[in-house]
Amino acid sequence: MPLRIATWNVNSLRQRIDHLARFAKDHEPDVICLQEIKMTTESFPAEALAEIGYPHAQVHGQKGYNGVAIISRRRFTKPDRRVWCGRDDCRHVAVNVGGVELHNFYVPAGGDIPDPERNDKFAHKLQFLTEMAKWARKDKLAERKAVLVGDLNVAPLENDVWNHKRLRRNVGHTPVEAEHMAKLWAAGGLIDAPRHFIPEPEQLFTWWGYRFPQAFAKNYGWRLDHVLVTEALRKSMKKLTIARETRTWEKPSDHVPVVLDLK
DNA sequence: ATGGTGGATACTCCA
Repeated sequence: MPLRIATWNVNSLRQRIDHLARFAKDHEPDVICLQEIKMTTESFPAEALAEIGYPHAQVHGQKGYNGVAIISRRRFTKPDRRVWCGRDDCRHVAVNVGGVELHNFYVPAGGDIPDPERNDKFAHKLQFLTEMAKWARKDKLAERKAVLVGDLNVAPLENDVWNHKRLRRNVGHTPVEAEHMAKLWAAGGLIDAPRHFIPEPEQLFTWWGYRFPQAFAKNYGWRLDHVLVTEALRKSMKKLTIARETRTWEKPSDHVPVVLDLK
């Protein structure tokens, strides 16, 4: 049975519920992994999401910041969540669905200064990525049919940003972050699904910032949102879509969905 | 070197 998985940082589910409905209608994912819902688990709009075809939800939310959820057309099992870096700040949720173990992450953005000595947020981000890699290795993720998605807040490859030379000292694209990402891939036996379909040097972006109003028009993008699969799923990957059109809708999220088809 | 915009919150933090 095919399984279509989407990941999307909606930057407030309350603000993006109509966009989510439109995206779901256009792309028909079986499962959607959401990040930055920015609401409590109690205020999650489960009924509205059931109405647009997603009656099953696993939510890990809090007031104001962060928050993740997995919504699904299909029933799932083994709902799970983990606390990372000793903080329960709602950055991970997992389920088993359609024969795969699905993990949804929101990695800390890391602040502005790419120095863990001067910037606690950057230290937190590196620690979070390190913990993910340790978990993937210890839990033997590589031996299972697993999919890891989410806003990992790292653009690891040269063509994952609009200008590598200019941005390699910027948080999100520094060599140390790329190394942490590579360690995660190795620890989990993970394949970079979008790059399986669209290898470098083609540019691949999922995020265009708000701060420069022309960012999308000029394609000043970054690839911060990831879909990773274990080796057992390599041959199951059928199609990869980056739903760029959502960034042109009125009052968009700064991130666009990434969609993977598994057979 | 700096500032730009958006979302949640409550006179400011985070991205």
